[in-house]
Amino acid sequence: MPSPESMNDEPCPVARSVDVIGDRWSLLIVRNVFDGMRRFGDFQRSLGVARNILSDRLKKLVNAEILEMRNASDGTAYQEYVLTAKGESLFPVVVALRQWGEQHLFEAGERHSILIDKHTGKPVPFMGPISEDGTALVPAETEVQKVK
Amino acid sequence: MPSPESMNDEPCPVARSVDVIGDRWSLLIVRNVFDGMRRFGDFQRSLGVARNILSDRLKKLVNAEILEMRNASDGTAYQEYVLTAKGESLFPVVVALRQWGEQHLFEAGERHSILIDKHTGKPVPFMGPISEDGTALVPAETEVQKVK
DNA sequence: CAGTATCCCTCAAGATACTG
DNA sequence: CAGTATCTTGAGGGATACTG
Repeated sequence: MPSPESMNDEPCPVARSVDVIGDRWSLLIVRNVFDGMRRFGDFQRSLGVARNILSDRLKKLVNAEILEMRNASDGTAYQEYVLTAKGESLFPVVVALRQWGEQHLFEAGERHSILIDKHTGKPVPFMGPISEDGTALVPAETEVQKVK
Repeated sequence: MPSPESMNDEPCPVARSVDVIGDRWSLLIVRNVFDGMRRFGDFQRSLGVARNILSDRLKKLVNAEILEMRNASDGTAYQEYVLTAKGESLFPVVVALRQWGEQHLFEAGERHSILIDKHTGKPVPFMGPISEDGTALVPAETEVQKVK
């Protein structure tokens, strides 16, 4: 791209959105947060992304006010990432992409799951989606049915 | 990316979708086709993208069966690009991105339009969305209202 | 554990000239 | 007009070592 902020003056909403979340990793991080994932190491293992890239994307997502950091809910002194209201409103985007992919990018009967540990190759145990304020989110699968 | 096809074996539908249309230009091309744009030169002027990149993206979109080529509807001997059924089913994705962008990426009262000629800076005259089989598509703006 | 700091390399993207 | 061919650049991304 010519300049880092090149799309920010684009008059098209789609173009601006693509500029913010239209890279290889951002939306996948957001998707994982929707599925209850909150910590750096979990993102890293699940996505198989390099640590520096992950660090950079998380910063950009926080900067774009899609994610925000807060103290970990368990005892540890570490931080965790949660969706802001702006981030949660990306839900329809993720659902639309998921639906399109399911319908057009999979063979009949092919298995599709979401959270896989890139090292062990095993599914990551489901953590249960939790919203920023602690209330439960509707699981993605359920929402897919509803939208359809 | 490690290999060109790296995401094709991803078990997550969102990941595969992002791999197909998650670059800077593909979705913007598709958006323009939804708005009735069909020709190479129009894409080029509207998006300001380099010709070789545009050529490459159009090929990939045709290859992914999102667009297909057909003889131009006017007298000319040239081709034009139209959406396949698979391509048209990307509509919810484009709408979701547009809505999110409108709500979160624009100042109050800021003007947002879609088709701008990157050289003249003037809006491209609206061409009227036409589907693959010649029937009219619901304009994006209308759909936004309905979905909301 | 959650990052930061380096180094390196590939590829996406732009510019431009050329062709049918 | 609708591309193709060629060259160059810089950002995106990976690997790895290091730090609080």
